[in-house]
Amino acid sequence: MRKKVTLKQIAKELDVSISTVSKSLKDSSEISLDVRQKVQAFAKLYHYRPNINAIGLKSRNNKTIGIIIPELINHFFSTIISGIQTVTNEKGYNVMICLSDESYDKELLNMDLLANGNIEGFIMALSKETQQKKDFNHIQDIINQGIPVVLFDRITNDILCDKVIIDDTKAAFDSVQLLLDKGFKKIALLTTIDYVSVGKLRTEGYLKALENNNVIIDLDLILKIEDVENCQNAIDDLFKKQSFDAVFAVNELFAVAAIKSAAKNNIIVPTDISIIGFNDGIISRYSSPTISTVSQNGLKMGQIAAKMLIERLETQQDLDSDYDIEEIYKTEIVATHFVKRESTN
Amino acid sequence: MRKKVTLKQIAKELDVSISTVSKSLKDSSEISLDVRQKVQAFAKLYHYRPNINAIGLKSRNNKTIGIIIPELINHFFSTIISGIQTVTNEKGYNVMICLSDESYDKELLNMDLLANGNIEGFIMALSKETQQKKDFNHIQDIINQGIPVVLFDRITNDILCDKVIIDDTKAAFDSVQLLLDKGFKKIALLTTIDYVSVGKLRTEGYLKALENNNVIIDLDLILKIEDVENCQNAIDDLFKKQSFDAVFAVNELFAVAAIKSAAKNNIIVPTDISIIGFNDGIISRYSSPTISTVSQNGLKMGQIAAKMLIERLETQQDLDSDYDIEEIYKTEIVATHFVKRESTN
DNA sequence: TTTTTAACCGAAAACGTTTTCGTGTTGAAA
DNA sequence: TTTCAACACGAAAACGTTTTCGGTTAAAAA
Repeated sequence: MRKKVTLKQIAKELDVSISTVSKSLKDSSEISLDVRQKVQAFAKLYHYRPNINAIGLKSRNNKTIGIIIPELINHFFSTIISGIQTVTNEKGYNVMICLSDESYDKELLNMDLLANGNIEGFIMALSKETQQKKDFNHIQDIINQGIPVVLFDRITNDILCDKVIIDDTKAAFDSVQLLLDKGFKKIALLTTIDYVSVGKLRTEGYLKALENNNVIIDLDLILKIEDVENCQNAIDDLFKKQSFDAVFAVNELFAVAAIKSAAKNNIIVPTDISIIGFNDGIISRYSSPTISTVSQNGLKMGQIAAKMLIERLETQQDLDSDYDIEEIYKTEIVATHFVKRESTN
Repeated sequence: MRKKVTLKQIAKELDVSISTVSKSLKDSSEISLDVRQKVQAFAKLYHYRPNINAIGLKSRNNKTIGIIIPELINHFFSTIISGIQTVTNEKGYNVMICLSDESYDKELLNMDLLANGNIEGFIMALSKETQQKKDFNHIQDIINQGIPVVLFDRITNDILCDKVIIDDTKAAFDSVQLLLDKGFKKIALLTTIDYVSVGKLRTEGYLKALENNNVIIDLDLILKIEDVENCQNAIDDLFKKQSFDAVFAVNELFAVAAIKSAAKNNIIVPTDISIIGFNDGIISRYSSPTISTVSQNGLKMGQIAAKMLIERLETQQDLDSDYDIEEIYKTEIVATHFVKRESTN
C-alpha cells in the first residue's frame, strides 16, 4: 500500500529528468515556470516527501539530537524536554529521547544506541547510579569522538563539556537564610546521600547558611535519605525523635512526606513549623498545604541547553577538520526563584 | 574534529575492498578469519559507526516511529511513553516525540514534520482542540498515505485505525457504583465539557450507574468544567451552593481541587464526604488525604500501542504492494483497577 | 599433469537525493 | 548570415551502505 513516490518516478511520469524535478521542487528559477508548476502539482497530488535518508546522506548530517534523562515521570525533567523542544523545533532539529531509569547500564546502552543512530549531539542529566559509580568513561568516549555533549542539572566536574545548572548551593543557602530570618534556629534538613550531586550541593548551602548565622549545626537534625521513593518512615522517625521549628527539604518528595509526618503528629504547618522544598512541581502545587519551594526554571534550562548544543554543532561545522578547535566550554547558571506558598508564612 | 570513519576509508587504509570491509564487519564467513579480525579491530579503534542514513537508504526503512501527545508534563502521558519505549527499545525502533500542547495547529504541524522525517508510523493521543473541532483530516491523510497510526486514550470513532483505550464508561460506572453501594445517594460529578472524549464517556458511566440504581439524577450536582487548570473557583462554588455526600471526579486535578474546597468548608474527607478521582498520578498519591482513584495502566497501554504499531509495520512489509491488505483494525481495551486510598473509606 | 572445487575477495549496481557542469535551443545583435 | 547570450533542461557524480555475481588462487582430485 505504502508506495513511496520518488523523484525518479515523478521524472518518468512527467517525461523530464530527475534533476529537473529536483530543481522544480526547490522552485529554482533555472526551470521554466510551467514545468515547475506541473512538477509541483504532480508532487503534491502524489504526496511526494523527500527521503530524509537520502538527504542526510548527501548533507552528512541529519539534524537530530539525543536526550538522555533518568526518568520522564518527573515534572522537572518533563519541563526540561519541553524547553528543549521549543528551540529544536524552531531550528529544524529533531530530538530522540531515551530514559536511563537511573541506571548506569541503561545510560550507557542508550548512549550507544543513539550514537549509532548518528545523533549529532547529546543533552543529558546523569543517572543516580552513574553519579554513584563516578564512571563517566562512556560520556568521555562520546566527546572524544567529537560528538558534543551538554550536561544539565545532574552534572559532574570530571568531564569537560558545556553545562547548564542552577546554583544549588546558593538557592539552598537563601532558603535557609529565609527561615533563619524568621527567627527559626532549629532547622531540620531532609537530603539525599552525598553522591547525588545536587543533593550534596544543597546540603552545603544549608550548612553555610547556619554557619553564617552562627547557628550550631545539630547533626541529629540532618537526615540523609537513601531510598527517595520510600522516605516516609525515615522522616516519620525524625519527627518522633527530634523537635524543630522548620524543615528544609532538597526535593518535593521529602517536603510532602514531612507534611504528612507533621499531620500524624498533630503539628500544624505552617503554624507550628515551616517547610520549604525544592523543585516547583505538581506535588508542591497540589499538596495540602501547598509547599513553598525553590523553583528552577526547567523550561529555560532546556532552552539554554538546546541553544548551547546547536550553537556548538553549527560552529563546529564551519571549521576545517585540521583546524584545532579551542575547546572552551561554558557553564550557564540559571536563576532560581523562591515561590511562597502555604507551608511557610 | 568529528571525522566520520567510513567503509571506504577503512578499505583504503587496510588495502582491501569496501565489500570486504562490509562483510568483515558483519562477520561473514566469506572472509578469512584474519582479515575479518583485522578489519574489526581497526573499526573498533577508529570508532567506526555505520551511517544510518546510508543503511536507511538501502533498506528503505529507518525504524523510527513518531509519538504525538498533548503534553509531557502529565503523569499519564509520561508513563505511556515509558511503556512505548520498553518495546521499541527491544525491537530496535527509535521514537521521536512531539508535543501538540493541546493545539490542533501544533498537532498538524508536528505530524507533517514527522511524516516528512520519514517516520514509519504514529502513536498518538488527540489534542483537546482537535477533539473540539472534530477535524481529523490530517490524520486520515497520513493513513491514506499508508502510514499506520495507533490512537490511544483520546481517540475518535471518525477514523479507522488501531486503537488502545480503557473502558472509560465502565470504569466510571464501577466507581460510582462503589459509592452507591456505600449508601451515598447524593454524588457530585466533576467532569469536563463534552468534547473531550474521555470526559464524556466517564460522564456516561456516572449517569448509567445512577440510573441503574434508580437514583434520580440531579443536574445541579453535575459540574462541567471548561478550564481544567483553573477549576478551583468553579468547584468552590459547587461546594458552597450544593450539599452532597460523595464526589466522582474525572481526573486528578478536579479531585484534588474538591479536597481543597472541602477543607475550606470544614468538610472532612472521608468522614463527611468521599472522593474518587481518575488517573493514578502523582497528585493522587501525595495529596492530603491521598486520593482513591481509577488507575489506568499507562505502561501497559504504551506497550500495547507500540506492539500493535510494530506488528502492523512488519506484516505490512511482507505484502506485495498490489496485494490488497485487509484493513482489519483492532481496538484493545486495557483493564483499569480501583486504588483505594484515604479519600474514601 | 590437468581438472575440479572450495575459499577468498572485489567490482559494480542500487537506494534517493543534490549539485555541478554541460549541451542544445532560442532570439537578438552584429 | 553569423555570433552570442540567455534560457531550459539533462547527465552524471557523489553521499555510505549492502549485496549479487564473478573472478582468482591454491589445494584436492583425477
